Amino acid sequence: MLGSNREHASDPLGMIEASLKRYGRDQEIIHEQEDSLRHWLRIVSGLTRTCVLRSDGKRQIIDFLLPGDFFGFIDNGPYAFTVEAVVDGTQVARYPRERVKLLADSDPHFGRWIRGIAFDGISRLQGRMLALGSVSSVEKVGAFLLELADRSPQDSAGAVSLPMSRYDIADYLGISAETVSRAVTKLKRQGVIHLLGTRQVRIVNRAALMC
Amino acid sequence: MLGSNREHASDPLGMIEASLKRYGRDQEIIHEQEDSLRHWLRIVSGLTRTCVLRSDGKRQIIDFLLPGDFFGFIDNGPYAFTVEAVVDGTQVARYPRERVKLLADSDPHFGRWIRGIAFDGISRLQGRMLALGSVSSVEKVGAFLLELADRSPQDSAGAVSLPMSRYDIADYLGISAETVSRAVTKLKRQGVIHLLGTRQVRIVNRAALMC
DNA sequence: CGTAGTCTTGAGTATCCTCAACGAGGGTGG
DNA sequence: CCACCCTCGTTGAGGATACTCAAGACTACG
Repeated sequence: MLGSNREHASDPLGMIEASLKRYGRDQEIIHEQEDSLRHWLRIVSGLTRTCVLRSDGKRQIIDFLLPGDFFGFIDNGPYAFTVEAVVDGTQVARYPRERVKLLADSDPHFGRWIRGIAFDGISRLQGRMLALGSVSSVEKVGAFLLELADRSPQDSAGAVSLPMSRYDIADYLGISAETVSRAVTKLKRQGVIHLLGTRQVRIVNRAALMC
Repeated sequence: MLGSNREHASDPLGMIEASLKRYGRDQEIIHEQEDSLRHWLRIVSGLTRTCVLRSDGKRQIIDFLLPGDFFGFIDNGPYAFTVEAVVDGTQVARYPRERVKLLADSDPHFGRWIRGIAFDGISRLQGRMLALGSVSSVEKVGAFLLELADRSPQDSAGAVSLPMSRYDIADYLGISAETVSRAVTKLKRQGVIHLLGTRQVRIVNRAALMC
């Protein structure tokens, strides 16, 4: 359902015919299971979020997918989810699921590549587990900023962009949007981070976020 | 780092020579990275917990491993962890990591089996993500009981055993042990669960826990 | 320039954590 | 065999943290 290929220089998926599609802000890429069974997804540009709607009406964001990340490992989870574009012009490549599966089974090199992606995904999920296990909301927001910084390309000034809203971050961390805002303000006042705008942040004291 | 093989009837690992070892309660099976790099682990009987010690001294339990579960996918995470036996007489099989890797690369059938385990692990981690994303502590404890019930063998009376202490559950869910206790009491009073003892629970109203 | 969405901040309330006490087993040693 | 101790589980009281509701500030965009 997730993973990164940034460490894997070559692109074995080039052997499989893909369709590239462009999505607008908040547009649904996958709804329920109707599509997930038929395709693997790879984010080409932009940002997507994977959401689950709880029975109490609250939205939970399972994951953000950055360029290079994959979606579609899982055959069929017990929960109904959607994948949506967060920013305008998000581009997604779709690979026929059956072709991926067949190639993984027949080509050892490709199979190993898939395993690498799956292991990366597990590693990243466990990192998130630690972030969510933090008690304080400031720690959660700090861990989120660190994770995003490590996954995003930094610009020359060392700034990281936050393409998602405070509400998205809140649903990702399981806290309220107001608490996210207060945590960011607190980190700024402590000098741990520096805000270049509401959606642009520079991490000043990395060690302070590593708690 | 985790996964289940209950859906995979055959045992491809039988092709690899393993060493079986027995551990006492709270005994360390893996400490830091000194051992994790050299072996894959498979829980044969009993229960283990995977812990991370935070810099603030708090212990975070990343995962509980039940019989049939695996450990050792990840080459080297950024965090120092330990794997410990939760109950006396926990049995663990150790497989040389290099042998597993070589067999996965050379044997397509075995490689596919490994992928299945990894995908199962991702699926389970995402389920936990939802549980941890719950706002209320009662929901978290309820989700934990459901997860445990689905992973554990039930006895004839439909009861599930809780081999771990309230403190373990607390560190797993990121809440305090007292809050775990209060949540269990509340669920009991609401008639959602039935306690046959402090370490034995029967789920009466499954739907009520599915929130 | 107005409007809608986003972000921040404030006030009051609910939830959870911390500290503490107490009871129930289980094991050990006298 | 029993007193003792130790851990675990539960419950209570007070304080800290986060949520909810609300209002105001900022931004993007038509």
